[in-house]
Order: sequence, then structure tokens, then C-alpha cells
Amino acid sequence: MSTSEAPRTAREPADDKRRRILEAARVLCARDGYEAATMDGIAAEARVSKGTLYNHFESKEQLFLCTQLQAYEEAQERVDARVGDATDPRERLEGLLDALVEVFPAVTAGMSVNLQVWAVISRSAEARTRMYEALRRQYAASAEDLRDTLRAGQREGCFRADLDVEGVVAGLAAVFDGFVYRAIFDPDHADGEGLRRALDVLVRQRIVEQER
Amino acid sequence: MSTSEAPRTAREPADDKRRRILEAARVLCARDGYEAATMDGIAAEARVSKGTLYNHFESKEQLFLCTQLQAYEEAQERVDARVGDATDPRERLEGLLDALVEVFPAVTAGMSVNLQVWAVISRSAEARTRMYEALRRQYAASAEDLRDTLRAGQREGCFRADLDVEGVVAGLAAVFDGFVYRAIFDPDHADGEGLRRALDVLVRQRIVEQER
Amino acid sequence: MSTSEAPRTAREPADDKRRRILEAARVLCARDGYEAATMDGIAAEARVSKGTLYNHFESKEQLFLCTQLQAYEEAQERVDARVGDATDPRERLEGLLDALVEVFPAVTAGMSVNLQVWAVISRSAEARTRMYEALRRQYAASAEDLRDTLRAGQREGCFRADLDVEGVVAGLAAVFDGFVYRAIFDPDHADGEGLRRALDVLVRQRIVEQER
Amino acid sequence: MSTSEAPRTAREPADDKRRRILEAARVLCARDGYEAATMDGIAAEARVSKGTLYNHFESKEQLFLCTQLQAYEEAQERVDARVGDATDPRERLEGLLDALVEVFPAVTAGMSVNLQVWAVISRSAEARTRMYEALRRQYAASAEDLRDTLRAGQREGCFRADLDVEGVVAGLAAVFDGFVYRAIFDPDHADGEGLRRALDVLVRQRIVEQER
DNA sequence: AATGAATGAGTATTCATTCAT
DNA sequence: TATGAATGAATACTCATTCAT
Repeated sequence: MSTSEAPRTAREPADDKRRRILEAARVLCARDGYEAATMDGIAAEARVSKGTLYNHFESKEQLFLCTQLQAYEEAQERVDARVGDATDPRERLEGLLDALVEVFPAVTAGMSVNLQVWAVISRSAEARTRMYEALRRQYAASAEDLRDTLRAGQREGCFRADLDVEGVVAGLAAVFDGFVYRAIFDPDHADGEGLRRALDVLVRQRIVEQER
Repeated sequence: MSTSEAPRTAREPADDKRRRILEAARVLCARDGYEAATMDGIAAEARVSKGTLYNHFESKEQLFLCTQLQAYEEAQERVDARVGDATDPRERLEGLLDALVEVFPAVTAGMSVNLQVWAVISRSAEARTRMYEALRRQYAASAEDLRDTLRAGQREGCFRADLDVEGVVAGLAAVFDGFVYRAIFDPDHADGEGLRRALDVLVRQRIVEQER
Repeated sequence: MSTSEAPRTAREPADDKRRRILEAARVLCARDGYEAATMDGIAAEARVSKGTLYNHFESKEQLFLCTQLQAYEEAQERVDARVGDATDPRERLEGLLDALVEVFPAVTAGMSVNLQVWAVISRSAEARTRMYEALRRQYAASAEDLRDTLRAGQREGCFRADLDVEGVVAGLAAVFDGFVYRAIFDPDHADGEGLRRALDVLVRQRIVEQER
Repeated sequence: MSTSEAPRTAREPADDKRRRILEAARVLCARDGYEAATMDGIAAEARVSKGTLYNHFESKEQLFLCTQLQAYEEAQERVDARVGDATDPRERLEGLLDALVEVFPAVTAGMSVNLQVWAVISRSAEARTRMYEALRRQYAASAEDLRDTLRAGQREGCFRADLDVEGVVAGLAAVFDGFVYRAIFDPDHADGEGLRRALDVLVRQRIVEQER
């Protein structure tokens, strides 16, 4: 009962179990689809009992909601890590674009699960709201960063002054989303090559080309 | 494809049932989700018996596959009708872009069903191929038309000669897809306004701006 | 499709199935208890599939509610049949009392099921009401008959004039119920002997004793 | 049975827990039904851990058996206390009848739990025997007291000499049980009014009426 | 072709009980 | 003695599909 210097190694497995369960849910849903990913299967894959599944997650729906919220967080962390802390606008822009290309495969890999979960989740107003808010935060954070970078570049004179900043920001999001969408159906679009070219054409050129 | 001299006498009732079934399947899947849209419910909604359902469609999976193939066809027909037969490149380009904006709401409205069906269908190689081929045809047809129009415009001197035709074609598809994708989650993106603006910025300006 | 002189032997099995299901439910609940009487078991006992169970009854709760409503009906029919159509008050009173003694074993035999069903049913207002109404109807019908018989006997001078008719009616119901209740716990009270003696002491003597 | 010189020092907390658990079990079973009253819920309601539940009671079945045995004891204590130690037969008879009317609401209030527990318990011969013995003791004790009182009254000349003592004893038990039984289904019978009237008619009058 | 009753495999969820701490 | 996380057997109910009429 004394909580002083106990190292609490015993509590860690709980987090570990939680992680294993989320991972198992993702794996089985990606492989077999949401409905075919049974709670029995997930428990077995995560090497826990079904009771434990339900000690950690209220229901299948909640489990998969968590799966997605976590995926969003992880994607954001990966982008942040990749962009780094460059302050020069040109460098930072490059970092942002590279980061997008780099996360792209992971995003598309998780898309099948994401969409199926969305289809189920979106019947429940509360879950839909939570998932949507998480997604919106992610869009907003990236858009904010890009916007700031473009404006800084304009002030410093290294980007075109007549740049339609909002247009570029919206366009970039749309192009990224478009490639994600396409990759759902078409495995040929799942690597980042097409995305890289499109970003070059639609974003980089419009920003840097003034320097000609 | 020509619908002219088909005799259609006593067969129409059968076709009508088929149509009612497909419609019922779409409606219930959109409202309740793929799994919750039961064959019983679809039969009731279409005012046919369950036996009749299975006389027209081999299985639930096949029924929904047909649902989507038909949706693709209808979308294509709508685009074709809207573009019309203008031959002047500028006019035709305008027609193409307007058509995209115009089909957009219908496409997003059917997206929920589309994605759920895809999630189920894509486990079966044969069904996945059929669905994917239909989709690819659609992309190819539109891309072809756009490509021809742009090249014609270049030849006639009304579009910039240094236009990256392939880049524009790919970019346009990506932007359209991106808005479709975004609309899945965000009802604020479901009208065509954002799409219209993005097409203006990213496509029209780049093509016409030489005229300045 | 012609409904004219078809003997409809084919429809009868449906009613037969329903009867078999109700019977199976009663038997298994009496033997194993409400919870232990599983829908699988009931289906097997009734020699129908589980799906058929649910085609006939909405839920386990509804199935057992029907079980009880039917039991009430059958008990009433048995009493009516036993009482017959005697019009002489003394004869009719004898018939009524004999009938009670005679139904008693069947009533107590079904009591275990009855009480367990009541415990479950009574959480749902709608089901409770239906079951309660059926029960009340039964009490009311028997009480009415007894009341009429006693009053007729008074008019005809063969029963004591100072008879507390309402008191006797209420008392008889209470005594019958009391023996039913006791029999729940005590198998020694499950035959009708104790009841017969009690009715003699508490009812017959008070009515006929004037003749002394 | 004498509760006088028990030392009760440090044991009280344990007894208190036991009491809280039994109370919690009764409350939740009355509110939600036997099956819906989970051991988790009972532990929470009693503010003990689930482990503690199992330190005090072997199983859910045993816990509820104890619940009922205790309820019987309490009812008997209440009757004894109410009857008091009057020695005059008329006074004592009044006390007995009043006591029955007085315990009646408490008995009916506990009936729901009682019957559900019985339904479960009665599958196990050993538990059934213990419960049945407790019940029989209670009937026997009350019957004995009543019998003695009636006989004393006859000897002292204040009750009719031709009184069918056994008949009255059995009848009284039956009437009391009958009202308990009726109250299970019909809340209008849950107060003691009907019982009081019935006892008046069926018992008091027959005993005292000689005095006319 | 049309019907709809019958089928039974399949699944999320619950909960009494155990046991390491 | 107390705790509460872990267990897994058990069960009501669903629904795609079939087939006798």
C-alpha cells in the first residue's frame, strides 16, 4: 500500500496490453475487414482474454474509435518530427512537403481501416464528433504551419508577393487528400511518387517560380 | 450503348423490379450502413419478395457491386450530357469543369455507400477487379477528353504553349478526388463551392493566364 | 393461389410448431429454470430451428409471456368445462368448489414457471400489464360466478340469508391462492387434499350450516 | 437465541461488512432481478471489493440463500416482539392477528426477492432443504402458538368449545399465504387492509361469535 | 417467376469466479 | 484479510441463403 519508492513495473503490462489490443484490432481489420475482425480474433491476436478486451474498451465500436484517434495522433507526431524546427521559409516549406510525401504510405496503409471505422462510427453522433474533431485538428495544425511559412517567405522576399496563400493551402490539402483517396482503390497510387510530382507542379513551382 | 430500337414490351416490369431493388439497396445502405441494410429490409423497401431478390442478384455482395457499377455509369452519363458537344477548346474546357462541379454533390452523396461496398467487395479479387475497372474507365475517359481539349487549345493558340498537360490532367483528378474525400468526413465540404474555387485557382488560371 | 376448396393441410403445421414451441418452453423452464432454459434448448426440444423460434416469438421474454397467457386460458377453460351448466345453486356451488380442487394440481404444477416468468416479465410495464390483466380477468370471472350462485341460493332460500357474500368470495380466493403459494415451496401441499378440507371448513360449512 | 452477553469487540467491522453485503444483495435483486443483480454491483453497493464478497459467501447462490434465511429470522423476530407475552387467550389471539397484519407489508415487499431466490435455489437439493426447513420452522412456530392459544381459550371458556382448532390454524395460514401470493401480482393487495378484513371474517368471528 | 417460412452458423457481450499482490 | 484485473464459458439474437409451393 505504500506508494513511495515502488518502481511499479507491474502496472506497465496494462499499457502494454492496451497497445497490443489496438494493434491487433488494426491488423485484423486491415486484413479481414471491420465485420470479419471479431472480438474473439482480436483477443487471440493480442494474447489477452475477451474479458480483458472489455475491461479496456467499452465495445467494439469504442475500440476501433480509439484505434483511429491513436492513428491520427501518431501521424501528426510523425509529421512534426519530420518537419523539424527549420526557421528559413524555403527550408521549412521543403520540410513540410517532404513530410507529407513521407507520411503518405502510412496514411494510405491505414485508410482501409479508417474508412470502415468511419462508416460504423458515423452512425453515432458522439463518436462521429470525436473522430471528426481529431481529424479537423490535424488539418488545422498543418494548414496553420504552411500558412505561416508562406507568409514569412513573402515578408522575407523569397516567395512571390502575389501568392494566393489561402488558395495554395487549400489546394495542397486537396491534392494530398486526392492521392489518399485514389490510393484506396488503386494500389498503383499507394507509393508517394505521384504525390511528389503533383506537389512539385502545383505548389513548389507556383511559389518559387518568381525567381526566374 | 444505343438504346434506340430495343423492343421492351413485357420485359419492363422485370427491369422495373431490378431498378427498385438497386434503389432500395442504395437507400438503406446510405441510411443504415452496409451490414445493417438487410436483404429482408431491401426486399420490403423494393416491394418484392426475398426470393425475387435472389432471382435478380446472386448474393448481397453482387447486388451491391451492381449498385456501384450502375452509379458509375450514371455519373458518367451525367458528365457526358453536361459537357455536350462544344468543339471550341475554351468552351469545352469550361463545360468539363462545370460538369465536375455539377456532379460533385451526387458523387459525395453516394460516397458512403461506395466506400462501404468497396470495403466488402475488395476481399474478392473478381469483384474488386470489376469495380476497379469500371472506376478506371471513368477516370480514363474524363482524362482523355481533358487531354484532347488542352492539346487542341494549344494547337489553336488559345492555351499556353508551355502548359504541362499531363500535370494539369493529373492535378485536376487529384483535386476533384481530394474534395470528394474531404466531403466524406466533413459535411461543410459537400457542396461544390470549395471545389469550384480550387479548380479556378489551380486549373483555369494556369491555362488562361497567358492571355494577360 | 385459388383459395376455394383447398383443405389447407399445409398451414396447420405452423400452428403445430407454435404449440410445440410453447410446450417446450414450459417443460424446460419447469425442469431447469427460466435462465437455464436456453433458446437453443427450446428450439431443439420443439424440433424447430432457432430461426423459426424467432419467426414465431419476438424474444425469449415474449415467448414466455405467451406461455403464461395460454396457461391462464387453458386453466379457465378447464374450470368452465368442469363447472358445467348446473342451475341449482347448491349443485352449482358444489361444481365450482370441485372444479377448484380439480384444477389445483395443474395450477401448482405450472407455478414454478409462472413465478419465474413473472419475475422477468414484471420489469417491462407493457408485458406486466398484459399478464396482470389476464390474471385479473380470471379472478373476476370466477368471483362473478360464485357471487351470482350465492345470491341465487339466498333468493331461493337454500343458503343462509345473513351470508357475507363478498366476504366468502374474497375468502375463497384467498384460501385457494394460499394453498397455491404454499405448494410452491412444499410439495406435501401440492395435492388438493388440504385445499378440499379448507374449503369444506371455511366455505361449505358457513353456507350450508343454517340447515342445522 | 439470547443475544445478551456476546463480547463483540473487533469482530464488528466484519459483521458490518456482512450485513452491508446482504442488504446490498437484497436491494439490487428487488430493483433489478436476480440475474441482473451482479456480484460486481453488489460489491459496489456494499462498498467492498469482489474478493471480500467471496471471503464472506461461497457463491452467489449461497449469498442469496443467506439473504432469505436472514429475512425469515427477522420476520419471526418481528412477530415475536409484536405478540409480546400476554397470557390471556383473547389478548394473545388479538396480538397474533395484529402481528400478522403488521408484518404483512414487509413480507410482501421481500416477496420478489424471495421467489426469485427460490427459483434458483430449488435446483440444489441441499440449499432447497435449508430454505424449506427455515420456512417450515416459521410456520410451525406460529401455528403452535396459535393452537396453544385457542386451546387455552377453550379451556378457559372464552372460545367456542366446538371450535375446529386445526381447521382454524390451517385456514389462517392459508389466508395469510393467499394474500401474500396475491400481492405478488397485484399491488392493490400489498397493504394489509384486505388481509385484516379477511381475518376478521374468517377467524375472529368464528371464534368469538359464540358469545352472541 | 414469385413467394416467404425455415434454417443454423456466426458474434458481441456479460458475469461468476479466481488469484497474484 | 482485502483487492480488482484477468479469465472464458455461456447465450440471446441476426440474417444471408434455400426451397417447397
